[in-house]
Amino acid sequence: MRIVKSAGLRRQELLDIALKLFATRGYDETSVNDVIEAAGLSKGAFYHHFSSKEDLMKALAIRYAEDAAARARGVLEDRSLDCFERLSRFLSRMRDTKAAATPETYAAFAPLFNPENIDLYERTRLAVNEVVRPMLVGIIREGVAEQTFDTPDPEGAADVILHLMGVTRPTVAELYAARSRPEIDRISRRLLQQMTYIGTVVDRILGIPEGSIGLADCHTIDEVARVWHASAVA
Amino acid sequence: MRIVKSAGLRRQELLDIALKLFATRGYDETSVNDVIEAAGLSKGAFYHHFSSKEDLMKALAIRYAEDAAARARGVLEDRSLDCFERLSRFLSRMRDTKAAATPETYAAFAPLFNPENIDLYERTRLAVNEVVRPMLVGIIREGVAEQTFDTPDPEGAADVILHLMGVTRPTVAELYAARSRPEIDRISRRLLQQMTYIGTVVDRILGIPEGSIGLADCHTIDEVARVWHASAVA
DNA sequence: AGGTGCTAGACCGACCGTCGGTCGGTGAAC
DNA sequence: GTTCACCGACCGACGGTCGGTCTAGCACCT
Repeated sequence: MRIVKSAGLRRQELLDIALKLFATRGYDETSVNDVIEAAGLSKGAFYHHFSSKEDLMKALAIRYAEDAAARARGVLEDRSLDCFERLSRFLSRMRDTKAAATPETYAAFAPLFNPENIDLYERTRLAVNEVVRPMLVGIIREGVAEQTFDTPDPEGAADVILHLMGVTRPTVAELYAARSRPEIDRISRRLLQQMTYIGTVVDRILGIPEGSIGLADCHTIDEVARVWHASAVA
Repeated sequence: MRIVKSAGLRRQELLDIALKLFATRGYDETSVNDVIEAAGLSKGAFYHHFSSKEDLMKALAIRYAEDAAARARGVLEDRSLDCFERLSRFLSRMRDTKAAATPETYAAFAPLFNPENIDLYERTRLAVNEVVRPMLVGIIREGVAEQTFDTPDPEGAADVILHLMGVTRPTVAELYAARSRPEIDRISRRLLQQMTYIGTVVDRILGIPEGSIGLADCHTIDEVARVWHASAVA
């Protein structure tokens, strides 16, 4: 039985399937045969749409990155907000956890936090940063100019801040791996604490009053814990 | 022709060879056959010493980590120094660049900065942090107690500082890839700037006067550039 | 409007070389 | 003579290739 679909549609299908498989088994442990079996497609069809297995991963990373960049863009270019407000909103959109605060995105972002997929994570991070770094540098420069921020090296500050977003990764990974209710609660509390602290680090990096940047709030974390618990049970 | 050596010696030989191959081609692109060919050994001999290819990489990561942990330990446990001095020396020993400031270690650490070996890098980082984090937390706690440092979350600060060590990785990787004299000079200058800035970030994180922590000095960087240039030519 | 011929490209699956890994056996050293 | 470093033929699975097939849709003719 042969089902023909448009190239774009089939590509997305294959990406969705790869997403799920990479989330559970990881990139290395997922064979091309696994993917095409799940898709009900032939080897030839797969290599008609992707030039290699690695090309499949790259495409996934690009899809992630475009999503993340889109989330960031709107806020960063809103000239009606002062640079402090823009930075604050920007950071709350960028953080990894936010992405997985709804059931749909929970499943979609899982592979990024599977420790076996550092490669995919790193590729995504690089692609995101390429788009987002110039915007962030712009905000910080503006903030320094209008004396809201105080830092000797806006570009360095941007690099460090973007890098800091990765501090919580191991904790988020633990959260994905957690299965029982108390475990999820414990880890999500630790995550909240980490994110709070990272907020104050950003405050100090930019020389603004402590407590200005709120990366986390109890409500969001509880929401995340709730969604993830639901997913864990299912 | 059959050459018999002690297990320990042969293991180290295989690790050294893997080091070189991973540095140039990366883990995935290096086959077990490549390793045993370079070692002049059989497949069976390899699997007599390592249970899998991944086991080989783990062993490499552990060797790296033990080296790094040993470098850190002496300083951190020296009770004759105040916690500020200990932190300062600790950071200067931990940083990636320092490791490669001599010709021998240059070659030994190269694979860690090959972008294709993030997996190896990450494993090493985790292993190092497991040993080093408690020490760093101890110093920071002490510093807070004697009011040298000011931070609301010593553990969080330790995590962030350890994580910050990775900011320079892409630049170091570029440096390894560079081949011409002017290119090496340009990149090493950028590296110096990055490291200087990271020093001031640590200052702010710990609430100490700006300029207290010197991660980089011109002399070291010049030395690194010199060594690396010599290696690049060879 | 309804056939007809043709082409682009989505899809097929047998096949290939290489890989990581196994295993029964060999020989050197103590 | 026991131990253990070492050998190398062998295995199944993998990523990737290739010649070929099928079909949707378009141009063209009646």
